[in-house]
Amino acid sequence: MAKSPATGPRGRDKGQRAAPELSKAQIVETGLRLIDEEGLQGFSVRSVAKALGCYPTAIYWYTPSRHFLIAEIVTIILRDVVPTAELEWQDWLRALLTRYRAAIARHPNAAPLIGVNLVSNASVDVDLLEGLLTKLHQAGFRDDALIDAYNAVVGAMVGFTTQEFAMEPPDADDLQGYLKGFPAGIDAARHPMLARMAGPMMGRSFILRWQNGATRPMDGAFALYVDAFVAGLEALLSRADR
Amino acid sequence: MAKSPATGPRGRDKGQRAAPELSKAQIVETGLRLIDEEGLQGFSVRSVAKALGCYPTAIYWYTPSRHFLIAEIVTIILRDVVPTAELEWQDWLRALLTRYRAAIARHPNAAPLIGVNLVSNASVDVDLLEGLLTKLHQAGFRDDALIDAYNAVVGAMVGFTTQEFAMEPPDADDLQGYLKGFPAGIDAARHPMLARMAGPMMGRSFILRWQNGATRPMDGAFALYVDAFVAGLEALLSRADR
DNA sequence: ACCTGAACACCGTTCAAGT
DNA sequence: ACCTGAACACCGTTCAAGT
Repeated sequence: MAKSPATGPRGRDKGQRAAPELSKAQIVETGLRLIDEEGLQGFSVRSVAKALGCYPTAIYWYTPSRHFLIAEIVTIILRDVVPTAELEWQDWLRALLTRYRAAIARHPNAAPLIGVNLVSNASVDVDLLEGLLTKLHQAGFRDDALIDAYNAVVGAMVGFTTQEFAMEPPDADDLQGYLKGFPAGIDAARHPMLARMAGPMMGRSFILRWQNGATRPMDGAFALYVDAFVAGLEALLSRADR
Repeated sequence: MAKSPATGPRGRDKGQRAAPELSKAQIVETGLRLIDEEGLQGFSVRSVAKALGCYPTAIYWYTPSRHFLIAEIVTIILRDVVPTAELEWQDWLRALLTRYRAAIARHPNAAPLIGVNLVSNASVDVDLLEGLLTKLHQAGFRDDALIDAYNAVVGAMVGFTTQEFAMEPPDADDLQGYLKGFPAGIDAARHPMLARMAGPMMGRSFILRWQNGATRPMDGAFALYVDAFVAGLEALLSRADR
């Protein structure tokens, strides 16, 4: 008489159907787990199906395409980036960029999915939009300038971190070997500044690194970046006041 | 007796070999052309081979992997982004970011290749490194702060533009349809700011767009972004002075 | 409603063989 | 030295069929 616990929400006393073996949530979670554990190249519709013990085509009953599956995964990753509303706009912006970076740092292999695809750019989080627009309005931006400021902030938020967590090449050792020999080949007469800095920069700077932010975080650069951007917005606003 | 014009540099008077049919430059140019004309998904080792009328495996005589081929393509795209040295550091930085964006705008489909891959991040352009370090040194950054500033600038340079030219989904029409209905669904009581701004923002803002910068450039946002970033660096430097 | 199963048109890359 | 040719282990997605 009593429904078996395995029976799904559509289970009836008579004419019962078996509960679905799969669910959308399970598929999305499995996808994210594969990205975390195996890297981006370990994630595919087929590998998700394999991990769930079903045919690849079964996935398509729950999601219309690879793109949409990725969008769902991104939504989970960016679930809690919106700061509390009581912060001053400068602190709120700093918190937003920092929380976004922290979210990516928890799932570094997923970073390329967000910066690069229009859709998963941030699967329309209304609270993020409302919060950001409100704070920028409080700061003093209006009309077209408000839209520009919104775009500048989103660009700043996603841009740096996407870079920091860029994909390492499959043959990272070769790259390391090449870069380690790089400083010795610099012509100090033609490139004096580079000759002096290449050593200390090696391994912890854009262009001159072979690992990404997952193993070599760029905390100092990020802090400077955020401080500069927010201070710059303040400067522009105070200029416009006059 | 005379060498035929088709004979390559290794051609000898005796024991001649036929000139190679392919060349690295030709392969790289073909790859870039395919990206420009067909989009990123029209570019593959196999499609390059097809366009050149050879077997896919012939490509591997000239380049060790897909990754390296992409790095070569990126090098061509970013050939001329370094501004002239006589500019003041603020103008030099603005010119750098603007020239980078212009270079991507000429090959918008290639944008995701740069922001996302560690290697092709900018295939070690020594003049870019030297120029940037010199200007930041002139600005007043030293030691670790110089490295941080370098990374902040590269992050700012690549980050915004990568976003602006993010990949449109294959089913952009669906996205457009979804987003056009989005403003009507906003609860104005809970999200008043968004309710007011969603209309004017639609189609020309991150998250709320279905086309990228190739068709809908974000000039105003980019200008604000660059001005804020440079003004922010100035502000940080003058604070540190005291 | 939910999943199996076969099939299509692709990938990047390796390895042996030709000339 | 330079390229052909076959092969391997993958992709995302469609479509028909089962239960």
